[in-house]
Amino acid sequence: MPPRGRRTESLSKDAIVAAATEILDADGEDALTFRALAARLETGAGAIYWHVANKDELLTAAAADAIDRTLTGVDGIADPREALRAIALRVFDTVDDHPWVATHLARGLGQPGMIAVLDAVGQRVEELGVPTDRLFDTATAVLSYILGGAGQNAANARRHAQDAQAGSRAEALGQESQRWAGLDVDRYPFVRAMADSLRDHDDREQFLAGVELMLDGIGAQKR
Amino acid sequence: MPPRGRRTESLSKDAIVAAATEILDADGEDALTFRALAARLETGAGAIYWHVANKDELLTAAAADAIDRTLTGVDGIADPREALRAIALRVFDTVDDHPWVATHLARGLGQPGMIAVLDAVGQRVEELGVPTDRLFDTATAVLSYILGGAGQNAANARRHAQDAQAGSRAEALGQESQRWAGLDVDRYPFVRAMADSLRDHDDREQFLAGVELMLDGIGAQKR
DNA sequence: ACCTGAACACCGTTCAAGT
DNA sequence: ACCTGAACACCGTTCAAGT
Repeated sequence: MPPRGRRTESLSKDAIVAAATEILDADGEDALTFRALAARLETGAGAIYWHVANKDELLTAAAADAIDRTLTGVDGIADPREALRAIALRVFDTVDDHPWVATHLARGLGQPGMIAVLDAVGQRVEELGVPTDRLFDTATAVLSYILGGAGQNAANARRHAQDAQAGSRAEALGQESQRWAGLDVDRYPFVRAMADSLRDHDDREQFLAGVELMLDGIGAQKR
Repeated sequence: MPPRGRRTESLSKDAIVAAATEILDADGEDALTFRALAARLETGAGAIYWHVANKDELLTAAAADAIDRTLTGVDGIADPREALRAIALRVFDTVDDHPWVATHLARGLGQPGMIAVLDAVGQRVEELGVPTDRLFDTATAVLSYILGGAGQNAANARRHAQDAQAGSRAEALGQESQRWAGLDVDRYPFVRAMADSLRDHDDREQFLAGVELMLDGIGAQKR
């Protein structure tokens, strides 16, 4: 056993980001503090600042890693429609598994790694035959939907996890469905009518239905 | 002049939320602290806790008010397509004017006020003739796009405002455009090719183009 | 019932001091 | 060059004490 004092293994930005990701995945965004991170890395809180400028850089780097991992493999899919579905689902699942990533997806193209997502989406949109002068608008619209849909799902999942203290996710959904069914029919006729749909829906399928809607829109605009 | 001591006008949740909104609009999300809020209200920090449970409730209430204001007037538009464009633009402009609202839009249907947005969107989607079994998926997809697009725009605006320290928004956009033009053509061919489009694009028009894409998708799915 | 303001338990960040 | 850990300037929140 080494004597108390200097660390034996040296710190690195990669090791710090990896440890931060573990904390974020295990205990959520609030649990990531420099003190907790330092404890896990068996170092002092100030040591981390030698490798990362501040907490924002740390979170940005952790999210960028997660986003980079998201896209691996999708370039092997030949059909552009299939590829777009796959890209969308990858982002969706990444956010579902790591809700803390959603915060950084909301930063849009300012978030490192997001350029790669836009490029992947844009290439497939181009392959679908969208005219050059509509490529940018179309690709960013698809990206906006993907990020919005993934973010909404993560928010709903977080909320249902909170609501259902001891119960299951299905129970929380059932409770919200009942709340919808009890809404004023004059003020919220649509949402009220959707109470059953809410109870029975599947988040992934619903998200994919939106992707399909955009693909159909792209197809319609070609005519 | 009243003697130093007890406040003359009594506090209320509404007054607190209004003051919080002023701080948020004037100086951003980080500027809202209970101490700053108490100073503006000429009271003690602890007094606020008599009226709101905590900071989250305060921010949620402020965002809910902003969202409620967003929808006033859109129910007077008869044509469902026009109404959907108007709803989308209202949300977009609200987030553009009050970037701090974006954080709470990301909470989705858990955010008070959001049910009203979903209902407004859903009613118009229904009027477009979408079949009953696709109403829920379609309405939530449109909502996801609206929230995603508005959020992305707010993030980009925030970033460009930061980047362009003394310069204009157009300068910041030009700089980012040059960065895109300098990207590796093998790794990011699409984004690189979009450099000019980025420089010349208009955020609102781009957002609306996405709304149109969804409307066209809805039209295509009816067949 | 409502407000005051000091106190508490935390945080991100800095920095003199070490090796 | 890299790390330590105490210190600083803040926060959100609580609560005994006032009116």
